Amino acid sequence: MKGRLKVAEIPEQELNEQMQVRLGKLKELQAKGISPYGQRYERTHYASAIRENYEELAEKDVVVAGRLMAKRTMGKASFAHLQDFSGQIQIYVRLNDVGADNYEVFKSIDIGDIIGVQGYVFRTRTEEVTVGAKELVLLSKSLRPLPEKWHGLKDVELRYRQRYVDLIVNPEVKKVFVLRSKIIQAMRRYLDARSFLEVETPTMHTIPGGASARPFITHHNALDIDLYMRIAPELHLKRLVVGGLEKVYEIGRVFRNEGISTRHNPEFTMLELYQAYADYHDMMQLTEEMIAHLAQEVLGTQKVIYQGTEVDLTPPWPRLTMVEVVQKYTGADYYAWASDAEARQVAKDLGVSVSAQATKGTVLSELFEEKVEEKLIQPTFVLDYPIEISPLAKRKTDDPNFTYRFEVFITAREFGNAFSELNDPLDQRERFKKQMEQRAQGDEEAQLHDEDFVKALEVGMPPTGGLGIGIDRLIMLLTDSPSIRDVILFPTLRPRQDM
RNA sequence: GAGCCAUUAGCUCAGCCUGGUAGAGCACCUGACUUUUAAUCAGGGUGUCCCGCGUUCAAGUCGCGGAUGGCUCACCA
Repeated sequence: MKGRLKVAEIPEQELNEQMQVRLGKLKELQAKGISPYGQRYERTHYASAIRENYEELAEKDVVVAGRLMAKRTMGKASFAHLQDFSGQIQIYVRLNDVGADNYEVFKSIDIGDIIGVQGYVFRTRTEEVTVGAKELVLLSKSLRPLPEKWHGLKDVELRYRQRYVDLIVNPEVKKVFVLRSKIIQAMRRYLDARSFLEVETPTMHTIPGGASARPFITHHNALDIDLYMRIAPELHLKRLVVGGLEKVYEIGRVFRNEGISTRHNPEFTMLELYQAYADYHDMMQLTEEMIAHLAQEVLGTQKVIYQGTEVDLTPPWPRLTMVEVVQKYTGADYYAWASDAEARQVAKDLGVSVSAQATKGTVLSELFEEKVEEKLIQPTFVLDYPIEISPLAKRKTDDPNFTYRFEVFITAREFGNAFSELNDPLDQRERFKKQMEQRAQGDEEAQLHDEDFVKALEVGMPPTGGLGIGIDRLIMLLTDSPSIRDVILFPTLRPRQDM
C-alpha cells in the first residue's frame, strides 16, 4: 500500500519503545480498515475563532482539525487539547456520544497525532470553551513522541535542526515568524505605496559585486563557468535605474562566505532600494520613516524594548558625520591630522591597531568601528564615510576625501548602509582600479572591477539615492530576539551524521 | 579561526567536585475512573551516560584527543 511505512525503513537505533508502540497502533488501525493518513478535511473554524466567538457558536456544530497536544482519559470520557495554526481548543469525547468503536480508536490516538473533530460547542464546569465530539477522524499518525509539555524543547541545537518540532511546542517561536512575515509584508506595502517597483535580479553572478565580502563559488555545467552567489544586488539594481526603472527595490537573499555568529548567518535577507533624482538625505528620511512605520504598524508603538533596553524609533534620528562622532567619543580630530602617519600614531595612542599603510580615512573608520559603534544604542545616522572604504558612493563636492554615504546604527549594530550613488563612470572605473590594487595586495574583500557596470554608467545613470537594510537584524530588533538564528527558520548548521 | 562552557531515557534535568549496582519529573506501558485541564489513583525504567584512547581492581564521574552546539572574540551586515 502506498504510504505504508515499513519498520525496516526507520534506523534501528531510533526505534525506541515509544515509537514501536506507535507503529503497533498504526498497524492495528490498518488491520481494522482505518487509514492512519487521511484525506482532505473540511474544517469550519480555527480554534481561536471558537473561543473568541463562543456566544454565537454555543450549542452549534463546528469542525476543527489539528494536532493532539494533551490527553486526559477518564474511563468512558476524555478531554484533550487540539492545536491548530491559531492556537488550542479543548475537545471532549464521550463514549455515549461517539460509540464504542470510535471511542476505542480515540483511546489509541497519541499526543502528536493529527485529528479532525466534528462536534458541538459548549462550556465545561470550569468555563472552558470546548468542542464535544460527535465524530472524530484520524488524519495523520505521528510516530515520534513530542517533547515534554511544560518545558517544551529547550536544546538549542535540536530546536534549529528540527524546527518543525520547535514550532509545534514553543508557541513564541511561531509568533516570531508570523511577525517576520507581517513586517516584510508591511515593508512591501510601504514601498509599493510610494511607487517603488519590486524586481528580482540574479542571485548567481559572474562577478560578485556591490559589497566587500567573500562569495560562495558554484559551477554551471552547461556553460562550464564558475558562478558566484551574490553578496549584494546593488550593481544589478543600479543597471535598472540606468534602464529607466526610476524607483526599484528587491527583498532577497544574499550570501557571504564568512563567520557565523549571533548576528551573522551565511545567507541572510536584504532590502535594497534605489530612487532616481534622490540623494542620501532622502534615504535617511525614508529609512527612519519606514522603520518607525513598521514598528507602529506591527507592534503598535515606536518605542520598542530590545533585550531590556528601550529603543525609541520616533523620527527624526540624530545625524552626525563620522568625523564628528569619532571626535565626540574619542576626542580624536580628523582635521588636526597633518598626515597618514600622524593619524596612525593617534590610533596607536588610543589603543587601536591599524595597518602600516592605513590612511587618514581608514584610521578614522577604524576608530569609529573600535570606539564608537558600541555606543550607538539609539537610532543614529553616521554620515560621510571616507572614500577609501566607499567605492560605489559619490564623492563629496566640498571634500574629495569623503563620500555622501551613511550607515544607520541601532543597538550598537549596523542596520543599513546608503549613499548618493556614484554615477560618474570615469570616477567609478578609477575606484574599481583602486580596489583591484588592494586586492592584489592581499585584501580578499576588496571589490572586483565590473566593466559592464561601468559601461552602464557610461550610458548614463541619473543622480540616485540607494539604501540597503539588513532585514534579519530589523526582525531581531522588532521581535526582541537575541540571536539571528531566532529569526531565520533554518539557520546554517554543520551537518551531523547521527541526527 | 581562538578561548570558555555544555552533551546522561523520547523531552526537561540531577548524579561528576570526593571513582564502587544508572536517577527524578513529564512522556510511555498495564489496570481503575463519563466535566478533566500540570487530571487523579495503583503498578512498570524503557539508557551507545556524544565518540575514541588512557589512568585504575573498577570510569557517567579523572586525564588526553575528537565531534556537535552555545556564548565571547576575530571577520563581517
